[in-house]
Amino acid sequence: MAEDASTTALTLKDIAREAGVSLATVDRVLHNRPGVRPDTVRRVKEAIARNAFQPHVAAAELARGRARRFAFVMPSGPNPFMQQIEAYLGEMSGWLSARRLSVEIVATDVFDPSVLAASLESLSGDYDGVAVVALDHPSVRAAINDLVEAGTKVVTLVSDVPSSRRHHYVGIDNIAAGRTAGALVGRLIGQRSGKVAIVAGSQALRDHAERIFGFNQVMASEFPDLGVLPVLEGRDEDNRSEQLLARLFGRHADIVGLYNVGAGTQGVGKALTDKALTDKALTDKVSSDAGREKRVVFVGHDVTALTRRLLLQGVMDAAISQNPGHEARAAVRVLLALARGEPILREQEKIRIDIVMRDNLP
Amino acid sequence: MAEDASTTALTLKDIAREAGVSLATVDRVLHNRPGVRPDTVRRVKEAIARNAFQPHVAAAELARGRARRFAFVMPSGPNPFMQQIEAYLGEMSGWLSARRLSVEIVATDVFDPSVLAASLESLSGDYDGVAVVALDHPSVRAAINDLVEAGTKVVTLVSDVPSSRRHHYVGIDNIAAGRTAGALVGRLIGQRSGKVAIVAGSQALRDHAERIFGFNQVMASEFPDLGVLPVLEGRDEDNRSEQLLARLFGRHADIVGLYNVGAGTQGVGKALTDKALTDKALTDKVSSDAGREKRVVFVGHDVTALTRRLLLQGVMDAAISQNPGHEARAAVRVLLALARGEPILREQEKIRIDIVMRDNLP
DNA sequence: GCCGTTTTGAGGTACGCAACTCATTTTGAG
DNA sequence: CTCAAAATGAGTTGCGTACCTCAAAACGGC
Repeated sequence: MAEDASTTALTLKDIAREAGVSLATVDRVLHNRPGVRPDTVRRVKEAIARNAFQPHVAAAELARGRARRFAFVMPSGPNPFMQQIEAYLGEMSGWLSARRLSVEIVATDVFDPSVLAASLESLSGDYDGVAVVALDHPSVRAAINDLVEAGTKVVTLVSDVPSSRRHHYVGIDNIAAGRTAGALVGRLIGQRSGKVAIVAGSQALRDHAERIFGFNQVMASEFPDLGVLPVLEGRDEDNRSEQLLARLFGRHADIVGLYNVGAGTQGVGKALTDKALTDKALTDKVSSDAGREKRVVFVGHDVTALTRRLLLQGVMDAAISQNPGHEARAAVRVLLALARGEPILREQEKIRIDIVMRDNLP
Repeated sequence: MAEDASTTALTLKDIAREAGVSLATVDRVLHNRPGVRPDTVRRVKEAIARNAFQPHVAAAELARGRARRFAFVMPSGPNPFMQQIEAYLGEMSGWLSARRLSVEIVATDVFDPSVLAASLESLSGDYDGVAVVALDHPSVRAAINDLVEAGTKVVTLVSDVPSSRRHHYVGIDNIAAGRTAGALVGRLIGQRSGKVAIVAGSQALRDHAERIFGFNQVMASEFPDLGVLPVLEGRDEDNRSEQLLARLFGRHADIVGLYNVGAGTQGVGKALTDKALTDKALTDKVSSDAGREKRVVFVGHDVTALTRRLLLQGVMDAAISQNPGHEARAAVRVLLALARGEPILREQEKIRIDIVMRDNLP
């Protein structure tokens, strides 16, 4: 209400006048170009701060001329979650080209540290920004630091390398995700007692290890009566996960909960369905709702076509999800903001841990 | 990989050449200006489509000159959720001014249809876009349609007027939100049996009615053993909600679940805490975990300072939440995209129904 | 006070488009 | 065929910044 609509936004010229210098000097200060006395730098910066001056983004972008190039270094394998991220990047193409931005996908074996590091090194100089699904390994860390050193903006995606000098991490807190999974499994089991199984890809993967850690934390502190069985390593493969689980169900008749940490969901689902059928055949004549009583609470990760179906069928109870579309867009926006020297809207770019059940399927 | 990095992005000049017309004609077509033969329009549009031409956003914005003005019509009362939206708009000020956008808050009694309608009418002509927390009423609908008619872009925020000609709705599907609440209450109750209470502000409010509808849907179809008690109308006031609930607890000893549809959370929490104390005092000598057995599953809406505390204390089990920051930013982005004639990233602007429990508190 | 270096000023060009003017060509009705 | 109206071409200006050049001024060491 108190705004004066007649005032036109300030321009660099106004700042130059305010600071008592020429446009060229303001320009030098703004872009950290050499050849300005410290005292003059201070005066200019003060004038900018005093007036809360913001360069006109559109004008800056236009004057800049050349387009910005970003690279997304992604796993080469057929990971559905990563494919979703790529698909969402594709959906942005109109948005990107209207801003003269280019995003290129670089497929790499991100699980081999030396290959990944080499891939990263090879990008140096060609790109304004790089988003990478990173393995946490010394050589990868070094490659990231080299990129940063060369002036490239770097964000880690989905999986972080906290000890590197990357500018930003776009992804979730995996310990909290594991805790959330634990709380859900425990709460959904309710008053029943029994054992809880965990299937993971590998405990050597940082994100999986963190999720298991968080899960166990909650189980130990809040559901001490539920025994947690040793982690099965399914290597994110369907067949292997299914077989390991089937064997486990054979040994333990009192499993009431299951946490699938990574992929291999198809196999896990199959093992569960088989078990349900067996249990039903065995107890059908005794009690009508024995099937419900013996039902295993199943919590996993990510909303894919498969987990969506399992949720709708009632085989799966909840999926802990990080929104792949949000991650794709946040990574692009963060790289752009970094390249432009704009502040990052932390609240906007933060990836939340979504709990997805049948009724709030996106 | 197949991209040719050497190709420079197309400009209007290229399109003009392609279509065999002059720049002026392309400009006329692009801005729906009169004086172009239908056949020529077609040729130009084809050339644009054929080359997937995107006008350079920055150039367009710069050339445009005048800043865009948006108005946010918000409730004047002390609603914490609305205050959060306003706060997040405030956080965007840097982002906004760098784009030469202005956002003004217009406080109004949105619960009085005629006052709201008058407020909307008064904005006509002054703004490029309007976001409004709208009551669904014929006169409001008419006011919205008038704005749209006058060329103003209109989005409804949090609460929709689906029968109006508003360009977009930024908010959640309240029926689905109610369903989610129902599924949570039912699942978290587990094997226990008993009754479920509902506290709402008023069943005359569209969003509350929709939530209750969704909640009852799920309870009836999936948890038929849980009896749902008649809705208490607390008018979103703490005292009233507390008293109504306390009386209800007195009449029904077997309440195992509670759904708070709107505000008044403080009162609901107090009623629950009092009940827990009473129950504990009565049964302490009999059984040590009777308190847990009698515990009421409590699900409500929105993450505020209060619900956050209740979740951490374990009084509240889950909050169904719509992210106010996301809503604020989405409304601005949608208005901007509409004003620029850009496509809207539906996936990005869709507001999701968040399930917030203690371990994934944002 | 001299000279070389550093700092600063002044000015220009370009970016792609919006918005406008005015002249010219094309069109269709009579 | 004529003439007014409609359609189109050609051109200009300006938006606010980046980036560049060249000259002028201020500076510091001796």
